[in-house]
Amino acid sequence: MHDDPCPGCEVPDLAFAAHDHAVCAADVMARAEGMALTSGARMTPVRRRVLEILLEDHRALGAYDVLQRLAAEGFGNQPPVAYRALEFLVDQGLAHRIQRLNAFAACMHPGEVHAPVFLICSACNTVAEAPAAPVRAALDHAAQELGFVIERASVEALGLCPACAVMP
Amino acid sequence: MHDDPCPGCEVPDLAFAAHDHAVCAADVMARAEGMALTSGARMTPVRRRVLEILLEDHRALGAYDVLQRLAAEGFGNQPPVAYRALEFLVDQGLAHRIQRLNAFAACMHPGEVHAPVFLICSACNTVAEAPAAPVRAALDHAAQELGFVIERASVEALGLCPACAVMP
DNA sequence: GTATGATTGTTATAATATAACATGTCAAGA
DNA sequence: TCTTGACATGTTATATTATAACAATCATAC
Repeated sequence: MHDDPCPGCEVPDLAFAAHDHAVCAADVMARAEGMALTSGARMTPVRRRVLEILLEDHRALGAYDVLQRLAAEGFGNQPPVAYRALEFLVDQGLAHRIQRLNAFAACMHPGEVHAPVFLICSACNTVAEAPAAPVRAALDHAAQELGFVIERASVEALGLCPACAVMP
Repeated sequence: MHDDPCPGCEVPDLAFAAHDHAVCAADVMARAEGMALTSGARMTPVRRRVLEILLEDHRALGAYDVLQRLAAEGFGNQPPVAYRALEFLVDQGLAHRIQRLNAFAACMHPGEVHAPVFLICSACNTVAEAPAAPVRAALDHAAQELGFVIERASVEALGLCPACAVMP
């Protein structure tokens, strides 16, 4: 998919593994800035800040959680402020919407074509983006059998991450 | 999975295919009543009526759509009336929640163990329950690689059904 | 430097969902 | 039969999530 290795690709279970998260977050951030330069999308202060907030850990945040943070930092404190920034990030492929949670998580594979599968730990709320090619292939195949053309798919699994599974 | 063939199994693309929907709906309804007898779950008038409403066609309805119908028929007209009946049906495996749509659809395979994949037509809003075993297998495999234990998964694809794909 | 479009801020409201409690129903055991 | 307890329904109120519409501001291209 890409030459430049990203944290998400080198360590598929990134969210569940011990790792230097500062590096992880900085790497994603740098990629995002790069993408913005390339595509002409404008990475404004609010948008940058929202991505930083999402990158604080491997969890999904609701729009109102993000809004609260923004408001505390002097940005606008009305819902559209958060929703618009989040929408921008999702459109740019820098964040994902987690349907099950009505929440948003930073994308760990920014700039890559990827059909994400989300693994959501119901104990610690960690959200991991798992390698999904085979899942997507199976899904495409199932759809094709019925003559259905997939535009967008969301695959989300709720369960226990390795850490929480051993000590629930 | 079961001996008694159900419409959903005989015709996997049921929702997209021309079929005698009255028979289809009646069959699901009969199964639901049977399940209720077996399990001791109480199929009360509101619950029965909600299932009937969901079975009117292969679409997902929002809780407030259902509520409006119920209210017009003399049932309570407050949100919990609809939400509770829908929750009951989901718990009994007689309906599914479609996360992407914040809506509910009747289950076309009541009483069967099945990990559903939903194909949602963005043009006509038809929702089909596709055969999903291979998708689920791929998903389980991906999760297992990361040591993640799946409790519940939702797989939803948005796109064009065969009819709408030819004439969009 | 100004026109233009994108971005942000704000007000207001829509749409979705649940908590909490009162009332009613029904069936099993005293 | 009575009563008791669990379940179901109805209602009030409110929480949570999301968007429409418009004004003000900012950045860039001309």
